[in-house]
Amino acid sequence: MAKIDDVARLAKVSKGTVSNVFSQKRPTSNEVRERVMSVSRQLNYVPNHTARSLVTKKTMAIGLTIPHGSFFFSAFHTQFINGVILEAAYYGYRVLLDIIPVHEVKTPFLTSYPIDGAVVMRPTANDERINLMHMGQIPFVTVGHVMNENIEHSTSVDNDNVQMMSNICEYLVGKGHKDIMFLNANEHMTVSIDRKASFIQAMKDRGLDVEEHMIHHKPELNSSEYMDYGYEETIDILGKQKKKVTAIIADDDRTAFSVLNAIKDLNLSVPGDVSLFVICGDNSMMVQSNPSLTSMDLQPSELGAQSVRLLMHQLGVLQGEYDENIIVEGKIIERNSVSTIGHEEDRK
Amino acid sequence: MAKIDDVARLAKVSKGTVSNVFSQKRPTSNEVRERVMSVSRQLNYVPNHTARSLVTKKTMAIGLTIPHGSFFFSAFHTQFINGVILEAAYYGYRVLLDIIPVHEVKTPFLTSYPIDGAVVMRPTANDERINLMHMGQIPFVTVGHVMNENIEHSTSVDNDNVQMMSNICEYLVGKGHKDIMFLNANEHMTVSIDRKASFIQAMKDRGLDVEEHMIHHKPELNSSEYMDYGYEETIDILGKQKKKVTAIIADDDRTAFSVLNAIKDLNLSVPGDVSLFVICGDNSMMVQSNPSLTSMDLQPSELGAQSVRLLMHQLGVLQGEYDENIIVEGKIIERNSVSTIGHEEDRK
DNA sequence: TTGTACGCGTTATCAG
DNA sequence: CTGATAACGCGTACAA
Repeated sequence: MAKIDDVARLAKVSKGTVSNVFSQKRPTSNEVRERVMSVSRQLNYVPNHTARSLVTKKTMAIGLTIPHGSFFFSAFHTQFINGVILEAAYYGYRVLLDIIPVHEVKTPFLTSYPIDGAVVMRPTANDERINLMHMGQIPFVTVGHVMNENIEHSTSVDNDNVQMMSNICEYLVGKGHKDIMFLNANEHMTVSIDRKASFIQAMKDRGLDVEEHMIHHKPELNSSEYMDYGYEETIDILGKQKKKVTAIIADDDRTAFSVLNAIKDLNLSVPGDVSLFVICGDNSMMVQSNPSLTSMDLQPSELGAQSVRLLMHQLGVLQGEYDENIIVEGKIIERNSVSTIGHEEDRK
Repeated sequence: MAKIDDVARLAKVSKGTVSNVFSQKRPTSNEVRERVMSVSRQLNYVPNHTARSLVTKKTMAIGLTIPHGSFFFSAFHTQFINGVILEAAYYGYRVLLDIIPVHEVKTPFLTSYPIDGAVVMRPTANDERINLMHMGQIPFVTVGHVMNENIEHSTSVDNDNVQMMSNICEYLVGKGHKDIMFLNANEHMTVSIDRKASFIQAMKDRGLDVEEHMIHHKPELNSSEYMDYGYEETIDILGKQKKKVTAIIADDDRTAFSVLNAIKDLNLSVPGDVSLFVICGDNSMMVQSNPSLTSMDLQPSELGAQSVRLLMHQLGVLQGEYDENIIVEGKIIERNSVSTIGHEEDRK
């Protein structure tokens, strides 16, 4: 591999000049630049990223920390990642999939991270990864708020979980539903905690009580029930326990499909017997499902882009004032899986 | 940030010794190691990844090159990426999402890549990225074979596209289907080219001719028809042109769902009027679809893992002999979207 | 504008 | 098994 000295020698200029034409930090005469570029092409020279990083102390890469121990991507993750990649590329940053493997690696973290900052998806309460970033002094922004002791100040992007659950309940209750089962995300994630509380509160605000069996949480990835989450719960509560449930809120499209199947196996129908509402699924899946699924669009791609923008602010790449906590709006998209129920008298 | 010298000084050893206890490349006495580690913890010291890379010439990261200009992940991508990440982590490697953005960045490749090798997903014919890697001397393995001029020797993982299409045709024709429409992937990808040829050959082997209108290709991502690929084609061929089609092979689950919708809109049913066969969709989606979808499992996760293993061989991390081209088997998973048709006499 | 030391933090080499 | 020193390739003041 050609080095900067080789280019300098052949182009009859100094290292510094070559450096400048590549970094463009200082102006160089047209003539010189041409000559340098020509020689570089000829020698197949490109600046060494690592050496440059060593002195600039910038790696031009950000880490993307996928949910704890999770290696399954839902539509939310997929679109979020798209948003991150696109936005990062815009600022010249690359994205390093930054993972804490399930099976402990030999010597974890025996070296510093070659990243300038990180986006942490879906932190859990007292997330170990957050502590690590915090200690390692590396700038980060989370998707969903941080719930770690001794960390009170942190930047994040999120949907307004309170407003969101309130809107959903408003929508469902407005259509006559009082017995709503909530298939929440994994209980350790802070967004999940927020949503559970918000859900209960939203129902209470409408004079409705939420019983314990009406809220469930997605199992850990490694558990065998993970892929079927939604099926067993539906069969159990509606079928075996014969509890009254007129509407179900599912955490993602996969869960929704499981529910759909369970309901079919119970010889019930959507939305005839029970309504189904999805929080953030893949749009085309929702549309092409039968019936098409009414859902709340969390705008994951926008969340991804915003999280990068926030990080760029922290890194000083983006100048000016900025909000440390960005809220992205969730929008209800009506399709055909929720129906109005009850007679006038039922609704009081 | 503490540096190695600080640790050396406080632990009363030399830099070299500190280096050794961290890299474990040379044995160190227990006593010394303890002391060094203790001081390191105290100083919050971790070796600087960049400085280390500069001298070892290893970044301990591999690039994962997503399909050209594509920012949409199908089930195949998702699972493939999972396989890559997991396997890479096993060898202590990180994964850099290595993308050629759609909107050209200012000065692309003005610096060397901070990766030791790369996995290139779904190369196209004369893929520009492949040429880049080739010139840049960076080891890479592709998913799907390379079709670039002046590159004849390259390592790759793939399914056996010939065998695969043959098996699918065997399966479908065996059930009486003669008029099969193939909704292929994007025409530029080499796997797509392979499959088209294999499909035609497989049909010919069975005495069947494939007309032009029976093969379609997924539009580019940026085109507006991308998300609906499968719908228009089905409506057009079966509905408007009234061509006889008894079975459809769809490239992925999204396409399959679009087809399902089109068929419903045509007042036809699956598998009653037309059978549907999917190449590599998300299993839980396939199962939970109605009807559940018969598909060919390409084992994307396994492909991902194997591609990394191949790369590790090239990087010298893995020792010993190895095949330069690994074939992962595709398995047909029967569900309920393909039916047997025709009377005895029809089949001759 | 250009050339020249020097530093970035580590590992490799070679004595001891 | 440990210590001293020379690379590694580039950016950057500082001087010219």
